[in-house]
Amino acid sequence: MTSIRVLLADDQALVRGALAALLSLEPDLEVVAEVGRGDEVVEAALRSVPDVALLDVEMPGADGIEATAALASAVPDCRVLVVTTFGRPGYLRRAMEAGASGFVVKDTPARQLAEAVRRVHAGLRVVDPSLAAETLVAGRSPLTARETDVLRAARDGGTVADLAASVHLSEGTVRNHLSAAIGKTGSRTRAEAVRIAEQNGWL
Amino acid sequence: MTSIRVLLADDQALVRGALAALLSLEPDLEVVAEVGRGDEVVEAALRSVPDVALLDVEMPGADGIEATAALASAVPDCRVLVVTTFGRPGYLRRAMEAGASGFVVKDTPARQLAEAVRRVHAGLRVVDPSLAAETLVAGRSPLTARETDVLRAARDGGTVADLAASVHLSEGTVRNHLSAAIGKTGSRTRAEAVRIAEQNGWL
DNA sequence: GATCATCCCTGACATTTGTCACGGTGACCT
DNA sequence: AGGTCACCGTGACAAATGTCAGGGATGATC
Repeated sequence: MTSIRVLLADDQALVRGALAALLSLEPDLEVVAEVGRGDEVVEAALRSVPDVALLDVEMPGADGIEATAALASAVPDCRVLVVTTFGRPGYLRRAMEAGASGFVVKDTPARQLAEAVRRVHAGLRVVDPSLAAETLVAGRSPLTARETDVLRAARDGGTVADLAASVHLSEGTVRNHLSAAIGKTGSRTRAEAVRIAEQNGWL
Repeated sequence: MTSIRVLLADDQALVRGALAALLSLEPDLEVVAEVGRGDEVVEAALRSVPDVALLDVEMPGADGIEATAALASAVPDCRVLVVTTFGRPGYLRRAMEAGASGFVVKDTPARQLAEAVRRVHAGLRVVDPSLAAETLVAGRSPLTARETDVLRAARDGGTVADLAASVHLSEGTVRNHLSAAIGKTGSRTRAEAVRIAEQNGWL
């Protein structure tokens, strides 16, 4: 029996190498490529032809979701298993919509990772059950495109004038969008709205 | 020659297990304990008598800095190597002041981790050179104790009234501390001050 | 004992922020 | 064609925020 070829993508070199060591302990798994940026995933996949890609969500270049979408269209035979630090509902939803076969949080026991890779390779879906439930109740983002833009720009904590400049809108409009976002997130402050939206993976 | 006994502390089970796998590849290293919380470190160290403790900074219960201090007084023979996702100047400074022998960022190549453990065990200090330089220019936190408290409480984005309640201060005092923090961080907004202070590891 | 820094508080002020009501545009669907 | 929805803007208002100038209290340092 031929072994399962795995591509590893994580921006933290130490974690990446450690995961490689972990998976290499399994006789039926073989790590054939490692990258540290989201925009290097497709290129590496074309070169090494992996069966399964293990993608982190937080990465420079392109995040794991974008990489998933790119990979699904460029190398459709390669299944995607997304691994992430943060179990945010929006991440799970967007990852699955982008074509991922599995979604694993970094809290899960190390023993289960290899098994998750095998399941994904076998065509099954692997999803953390509690996170799946959370995703269902959280629903998809209630924010409109512009509200998301404005809230994203508000993450680094500038004034309304700063936001207006960076999004090319009037100050009044920016405040309207912020007000709407505050209402939809059930918060009382711009900063709180940012925090909630971020926790849900809406940004 | 007897092998180096290593204790592993990281809240993410997957990363913890992966690091264990990575270190276990080295014939002269032996992982003798794994914990997922900062407040379990000392207990585990007393039981397993490690030579080197690998501590993550971000952990529930007690963070890696607090765990370092506790370990240094409870098990002084055990050297501490701090590993962290974020290379924040304040983290490095506080870790060293708490008695750590080394400080490694998770960006470093996996190959170097085992070598870092060996160096620390040999009594040497291991510090990322670029981060060390950054720490020198950043200096220690300019914030007073109360300013730090208030700014920490402001992280989740509540109103001044919320902060005043959570820190047991008058609203006016809270605003004064925030104003001082804004001035010292060279920012224009409370949220921006929080962001800057957080990036420098001052919270 | 004087000096200094920090702390806590007050009160007042200008600015910013969040809210609301409103009008107008374009896209999409029925 | 009409209805709905997101979008952009205006103007105006109350509330929250950031700033400043004070005063009193504490503890460390010289």
